[in-house]
Amino acid sequence: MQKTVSKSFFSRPTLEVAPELIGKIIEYGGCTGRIVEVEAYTDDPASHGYRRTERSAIMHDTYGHIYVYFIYGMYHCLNFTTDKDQVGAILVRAVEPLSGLQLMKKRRGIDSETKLCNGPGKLCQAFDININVNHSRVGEYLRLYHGRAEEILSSPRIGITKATDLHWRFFEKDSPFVSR
DNA sequence: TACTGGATTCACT
DNA sequence: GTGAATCCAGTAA
Repeated sequence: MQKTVSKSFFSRPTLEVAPELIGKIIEYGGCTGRIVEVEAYTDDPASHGYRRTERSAIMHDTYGHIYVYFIYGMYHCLNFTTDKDQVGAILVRAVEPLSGLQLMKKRRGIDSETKLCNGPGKLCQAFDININVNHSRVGEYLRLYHGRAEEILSSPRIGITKATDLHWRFFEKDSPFVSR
């Protein structure tokens, strides 16, 4: 595999880190996958970090850590905390499966490779990511590698859309593995 | 202590 | 396009 992503990678401003996460390789639960879509949350009303609570404190206090929360009574969402000076986190919205496909298919109960991880809840189900990894450091249980990020960044392959007034989605253009 | 609604997904129309 | 599934953090009282 490639070089491990260091903690200092996440120390920078959230909007700077987010597009660079595209192309990084996640390894967890016996599976690997390439990040193809993320959503950047900073100090805006749509973010958990807008108000400091027991749950969102990790967004204020850490960077390079994992923030997992449970939503709609059925799904988990995977975030990386960012920015040593500000509130911030980046939601991983979609991943391109690379290895452990059979395991993912079994966990998801489907056979389509493009639909395996094309949504925040779906990828957590495929990788078996749950509240147990919440608060752990990146690299502790869930590993992150640089993969081919540089090649992607140097090409016009990253799309940006405004999710709300104050946070953005970054995705790999033309990837069949992005959400929706 | 009780209530409300969500950074979602899927089946169904 | 609409609605159900299903839990718990956050908030109000």
